[in-house]
Amino acid sequence: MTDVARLAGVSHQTVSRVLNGHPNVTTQTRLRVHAAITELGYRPNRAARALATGRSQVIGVVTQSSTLYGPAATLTALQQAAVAHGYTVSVESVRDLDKKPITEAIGRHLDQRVAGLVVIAPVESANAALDNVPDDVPLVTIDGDRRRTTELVTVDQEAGSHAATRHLLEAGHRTVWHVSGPEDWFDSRDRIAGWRRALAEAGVEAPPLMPADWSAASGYRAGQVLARMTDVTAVFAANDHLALGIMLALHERGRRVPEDVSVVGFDDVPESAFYIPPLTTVRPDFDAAAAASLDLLLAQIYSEKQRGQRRIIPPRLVVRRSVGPPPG
Amino acid sequence: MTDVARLAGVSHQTVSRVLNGHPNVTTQTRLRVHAAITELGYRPNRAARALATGRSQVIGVVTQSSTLYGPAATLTALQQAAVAHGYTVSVESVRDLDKKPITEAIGRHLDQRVAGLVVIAPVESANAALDNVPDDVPLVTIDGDRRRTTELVTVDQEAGSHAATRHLLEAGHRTVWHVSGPEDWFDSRDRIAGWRRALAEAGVEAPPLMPADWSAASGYRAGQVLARMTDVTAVFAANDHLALGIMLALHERGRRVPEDVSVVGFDDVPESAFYIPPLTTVRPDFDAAAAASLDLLLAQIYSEKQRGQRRIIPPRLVVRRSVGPPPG
DNA sequence: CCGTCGATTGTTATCGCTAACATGGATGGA
DNA sequence: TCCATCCATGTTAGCGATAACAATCGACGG
Repeated sequence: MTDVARLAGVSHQTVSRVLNGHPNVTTQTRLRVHAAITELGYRPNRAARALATGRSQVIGVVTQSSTLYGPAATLTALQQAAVAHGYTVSVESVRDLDKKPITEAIGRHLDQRVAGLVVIAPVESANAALDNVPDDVPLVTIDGDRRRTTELVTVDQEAGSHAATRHLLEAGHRTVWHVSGPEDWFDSRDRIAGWRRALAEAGVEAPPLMPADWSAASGYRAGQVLARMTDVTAVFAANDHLALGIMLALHERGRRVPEDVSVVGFDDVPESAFYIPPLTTVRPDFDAAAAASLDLLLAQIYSEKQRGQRRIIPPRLVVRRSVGPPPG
Repeated sequence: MTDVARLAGVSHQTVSRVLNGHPNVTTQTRLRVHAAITELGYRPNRAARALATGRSQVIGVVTQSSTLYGPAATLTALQQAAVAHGYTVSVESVRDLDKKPITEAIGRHLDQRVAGLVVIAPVESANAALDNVPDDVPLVTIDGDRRRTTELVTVDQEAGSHAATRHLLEAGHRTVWHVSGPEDWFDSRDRIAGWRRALAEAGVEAPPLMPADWSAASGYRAGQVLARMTDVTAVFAANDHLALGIMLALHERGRRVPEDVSVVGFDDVPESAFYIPPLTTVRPDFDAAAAASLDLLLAQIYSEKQRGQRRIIPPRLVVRRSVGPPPG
């Protein structure tokens, strides 16, 4: 930086001003400084800036280290959005969504003086860790606890789930079974709620819930049970991978989809269009969620403080071939 | 830090020494400093440390922002491994693997004074960007160009592909068709090479190559062609998603898997065990690859300079139900 | 024609840490 | 007993940027 200043014939402070777009700099000097910068190939040292300002141009993200499609898709979308705003993303992924590891991950971010935090906190315990974040650190949670007052972004699980269930009912099915995600996930609860509401609106009683985790394996197990019950004609799975497992179990028992049983998923993973049969599902807009998160975060960073804002992203039903009228 | 020093009754430099595990500190003072640290809840400022040492405790990773399973799995594995060694991971993901965006991503990492770089560079153009990395920055590439002299980690694509093809031949098939990944990917080329070698060893001529990208959609298109040719009895797909698309196309044409056509994939994505039918595939060990990468990187960081090292991770064939004897 | 003000630029201190050198006391061999 | 040596610790000087304040200059109103 000193070199740049010397070459441009100004003080290092003026260089700093140019770099940060301060108003009171002559166009002429600005140009000279820029010329010097390109000539020397100068790049500012972010560590020094972070030290001087007490804040880096890094956004810290905490997420679960899994190959779950939702979090992974959100993460890459976030990264894209951040770069577009001149920020860099640092990721801390935790194996378990318990309070302790998340607190530690947040701590590591704080040590780096991140400009803001995005925490993907889809279960209660993850949210508990948020209490330790100092008030002056911008924070957005994705899929977090709606009862909290932190800025929150989430897909409208309830609406998506309602649409999926209604789609099955409208196809003529008397009722719809639901294979749900783990009960400590907010997503699961909301999807259950949407399913229940759709059934209630249609005046039918909800069949017993089939709890599972998000994996195809657990879907398969649930599917084995469902396949045995010949009065089951419609199943709404809490995500596409569950639906995949369910469809395999049904197939193995000789129950055809959609002729005998209709199935709907959630997430619209890219492969679901090529399942056998191609899966009707609900597509959350992860890009929109990421963009909204960054919006809320940047608003806080630039200190337009409005706490408790939330953005709910509406999902969309994608109709494919796994739904048909009930048999008979 | 000054506060800690005061409370412990020592100089700030001694605190620094304790923090960095320097040898010449009395156990007694060390304990007093640690006590002061816990009492004050002190956490060192990483930005300051990075400024003073010229190097941060951050490992920069460059990868493609996609939901491709391989890179995503590698990334989370890397993150885990890094944390275990006291490092943090900063991710720059690029939409395209062209030289320019990757160069920029590397530049952003360099601005942050990362301790080392891991670049997932599965195509030629990505490798070209590596020339701009200064010599004193530790660098490891994953799936990179084998002709380069940088430290390199990769899964043994060729061996995996050879095993897959051989598995099909041993089941009795006269020949094996291959639906490959994009031709500019090293992975694709190696997988093609392994397939060719297995066929050559069996003394059969290789059928024409069916090129595709990595998506299920392109697999489906290739599958539509294959399904039309009744003499095709065995297909090796360059990844599981391609295999999924192929199997859907075969199914739609009434060709059963594995009775009429046998199919093998590559990657062992978690869902492949629940495809219809469950897919025989090759499982690369992403955790091992990540661990190896970090090993090589840390070796460079601690300046045991050995350039040009490479680690080739052997994959494993996972046998499921998508392979059977040829019909008739 | 002078004082005041705003625009532009320079000077100095500081962020929190580590590196390099300085210091002072205990140790041990001659 | 004395001096060289080593160990434990303290002191000082940066790392490369920004912040706060100071200085210079021209313009403008009275």
